[in-house]
Amino acid sequence: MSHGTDIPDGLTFWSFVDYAVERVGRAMPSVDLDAMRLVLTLHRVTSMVVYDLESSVHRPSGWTWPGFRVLFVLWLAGPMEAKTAAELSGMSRAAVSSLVNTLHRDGLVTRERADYDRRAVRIGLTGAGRDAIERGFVAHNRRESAWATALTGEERATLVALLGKLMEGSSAAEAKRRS
Amino acid sequence: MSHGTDIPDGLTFWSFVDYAVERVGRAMPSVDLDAMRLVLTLHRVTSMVVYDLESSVHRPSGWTWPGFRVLFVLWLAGPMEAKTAAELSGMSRAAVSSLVNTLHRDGLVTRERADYDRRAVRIGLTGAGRDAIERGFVAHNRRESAWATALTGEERATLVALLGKLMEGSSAAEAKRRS
DNA sequence: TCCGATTAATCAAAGGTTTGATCATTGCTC
DNA sequence: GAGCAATGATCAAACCTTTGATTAATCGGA
Repeated sequence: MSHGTDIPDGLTFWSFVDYAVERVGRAMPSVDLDAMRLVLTLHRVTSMVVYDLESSVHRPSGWTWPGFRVLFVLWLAGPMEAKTAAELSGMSRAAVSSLVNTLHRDGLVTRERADYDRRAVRIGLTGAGRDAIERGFVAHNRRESAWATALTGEERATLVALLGKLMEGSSAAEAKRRS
Repeated sequence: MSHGTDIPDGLTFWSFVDYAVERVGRAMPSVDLDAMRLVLTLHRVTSMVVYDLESSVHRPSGWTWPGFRVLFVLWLAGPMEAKTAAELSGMSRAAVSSLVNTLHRDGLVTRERADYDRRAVRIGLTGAGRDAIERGFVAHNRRESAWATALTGEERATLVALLGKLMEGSSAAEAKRRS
């Protein structure tokens, strides 16, 4: 690392968080360093967990992480309008529309116009889709459980509660949702 | 909601978490419900925070969230090889390569072959890029600070510590990284 | 010094996401 | 009943991400 890069030795994806907070703290006095560390940490940890789940469970199962999210919602809440799937999975209608193209092509979901409203498209799992998501969810849960063992039961509950508190704040209320 | 959708009344993106845990808990006895709730919560909160930051700050600034992440790394750690930017921002080399196409086109980053290793591409901020990221970061921090006010100082520290503990577990050690 | 293994960036193909637009349908007011 | 506003799904364009492949360059052991 001596020639060319000028990056502090040993700086990695994870250690960059401390480095970033320290660098900004030195250069900009009015920055909220706690908030900065919180968002950097939150995003980086989540990103890592999701990449792990997607690469070790979901892609081998034949779908992507976003695909899993839609299948999961349909599995638990049953056939529904596409706009509802979008809401429950936290995606836009356009994203669901595109995703369902793939899932439908792969025989995992059904898609049809509603008879009570000609605008609405209803989607649901096929038999194959249900079988696949059940197996996929078991593998997914096994892996997420492995992640969760890094924390005690009480720590898990605390973490969930704190994240929930973030969702109860005014910023969450102001945050726009996808259309 | 009476015709056709059969979804429990009032189910939303956020309330779906409790619903999902309850549904799976009833149907599959061997599932780790705590882990399930943890990952669902983690991903949904993070997703919401990031979408808010991207739509309210970053896109109006002329770049995307991933673009911001690369600009941020270059800003704090200076010019570097593309592979280093990939590591520090948690992306693959291919993703950085593609992203830098856009940022370079927009005059925010420089890109050149290293003279000490003909394989390596070095990237750095342009003057315009540095000006832009400084303003962008201020707006970003203001917004992330707004999010963080939902928690007390101690809660923030606890949250960061617990997330950090997730990163110290064996699953994180086993998790593959992007190439 | 030579050569096979490794490395770095980019490519291609496939998939996913966003925004605003579009088109058809529905809802609601007058 | 008519007409405008709102709604839902999809489209188009732009951007981003992944994987494996490719090409060129570098490394390291014999």
